[in-house]
Amino acid sequence: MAEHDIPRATAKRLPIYYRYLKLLLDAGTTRVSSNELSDAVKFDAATIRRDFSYFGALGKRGYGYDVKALMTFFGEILNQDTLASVALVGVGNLGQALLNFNFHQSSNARISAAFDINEDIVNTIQAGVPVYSLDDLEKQISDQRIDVAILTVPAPVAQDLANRLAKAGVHGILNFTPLRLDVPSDVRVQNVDLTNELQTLLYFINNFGGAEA
Amino acid sequence: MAEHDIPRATAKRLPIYYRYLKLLLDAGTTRVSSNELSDAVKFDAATIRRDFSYFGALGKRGYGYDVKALMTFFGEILNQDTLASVALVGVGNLGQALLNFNFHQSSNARISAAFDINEDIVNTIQAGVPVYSLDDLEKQISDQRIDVAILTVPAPVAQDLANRLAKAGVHGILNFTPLRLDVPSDVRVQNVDLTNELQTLLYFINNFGGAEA
DNA sequence: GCCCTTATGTGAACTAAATAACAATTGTTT
DNA sequence: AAACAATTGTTATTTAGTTCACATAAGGGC
Ligand SMILES: NC(=O)c1ccc[n+]([C@@H]2O[C@H](COP(=O)([O-])OP(=O)(O)OC[C@H]3O[C@@H](n4cnc5c(N)ncnc54)[C@H](O)[C@@H]3O)[C@@H](O)[C@H]2O)c1
Ligand SMILES: NC(=O)c1ccc[n+]([C@@H]2O[C@H](COP(=O)([O-])OP(=O)(O)OC[C@H]3O[C@@H](n4cnc5c(N)ncnc54)[C@H](O)[C@@H]3O)[C@@H](O)[C@H]2O)c1
Repeated sequence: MAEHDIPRATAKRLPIYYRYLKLLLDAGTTRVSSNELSDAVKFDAATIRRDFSYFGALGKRGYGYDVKALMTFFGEILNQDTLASVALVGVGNLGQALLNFNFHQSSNARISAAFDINEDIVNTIQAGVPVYSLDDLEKQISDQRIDVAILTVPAPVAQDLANRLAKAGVHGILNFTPLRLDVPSDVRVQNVDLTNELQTLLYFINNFGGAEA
Repeated sequence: MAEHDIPRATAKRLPIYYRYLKLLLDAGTTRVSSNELSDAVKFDAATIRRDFSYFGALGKRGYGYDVKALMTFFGEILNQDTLASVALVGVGNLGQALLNFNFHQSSNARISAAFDINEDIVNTIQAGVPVYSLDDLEKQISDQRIDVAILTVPAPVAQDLANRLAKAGVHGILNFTPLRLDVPSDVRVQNVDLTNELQTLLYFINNFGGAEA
């Protein structure tokens, strides 16, 4: 695995490249230039070329990139061949929306187990996914070899659940709660703070206006 | 308005500071140090002190910061006194979840109008918010002086709607679609790409593991 | 086969942000 | 009131990421 020393910022753009390449391929396009990509994904063309260059010389000078080859290449890097099982903890407003949206269609992940304390939904199937009692958390995570969890519970219980998830062997948490979680160093947290996104947008608009964030 | 030249990265942290200060105040805490803040919000203490310093000398050496004063100060910067009206375009899975979650409780914004093409919900009230026909988009945005929209529609119609929103006078779009929108330079787009967040998390876990993103 | 156009890959320059380190200043204790 | 402990505000340093600019190489036309 030679993909150490890839900048974090580059890694975050990989899925976006991949998604757009898939789109191009579906449309029958066979070649693409960094400038065309730039128009679509809105990163500077030089940034795109540099990103690609971390993985070697993937293009041809004067020609561009072969869509199919590039897509296949990134597909491997992003593990598109293996399907990751994900747990959803907290089947409320947001949890339901994520369940209904099938990540599977558009990515290499699917939510395979959900957890809640609400007796009305425990032991039901929601959007094709079984909702388990919280008591089964550790067992299901272990049995299903789940190593990523989506956390959509009320803030006051978020840290407790993060602790349990970490102990149960999860390696990543997509955290939708406003709380900044404490986790062991072998667990990666990705925060998605929707209220913050909206407030930041409002701040920029009120104080300046215009341009991308 | 002296708040030009505030780094983008700092601006994105302001709502997080504000939220935590409110929490402290509610708990009756009167003073706080950059180190205590650091524990809670998980940014380096030096980063926090630097962030604050852009706004002047807000603390006292050897003492820390006065919670109440600091909160009031940031409250003004974040326009907490005025309530921003926001439009929601696309009342599907995600749109419903955002409607049900009342931003108003936790921020200075509230969704005051929703739009969809689905006849089953047009002209109904969802979670206290009227759902209008798309035909009324321009009129409502103008009448209600809405300048931010949340976009939760299918990707294929996203650019069209962004065009209409921009023309109708909106200055900010919180974009949940995977599409990177083209907008006039006086419109700010904040992308929230949930599939990308999950895929990036998976990439990091598969290739390395551990630590915060 | 030669010339011309095109677009890559990358060294160098630039910009932004995070962190370290510490002198300056305040509150507190004795 | 002097000594001490704590914690800021900021200067300097380091790290990360973006963009420029161009020599280099490929393809396509003639
Ligand atoms: N919905 C949004 O648009 C939105 C926006 C910003 C932030 N958030 C954050 O996302 C989180 C979820 O929001 P929501 O609107 O879906 O909340 P919600 O109240 O609708 O859902 C929370 C769910 O968690 C379950 N739950 C409660 N305690 C639990 C426990 N100990 N273990 C397992 N499940 C438990 C509840 O039964 C409920 O189903 C919150 O932290 C919220 O602050 C949501
Ligand atoms: N739900 C998720 O968890 C999730 C995750 C990642 C990305 N997204 C993205 O968010 C967007 C919305 O997702 P969703 O799951 O809520 O989809 P959805 O299909 O449930 O909802 C889309 C809504 O938009 C409405 N709509 C369709 N065309 C419209 C038009 N021209 N004008 C106004 N409204 C229109 C539909 O009637 C529907 O109510 C999509 O772009 C999706 O890719 C969603």
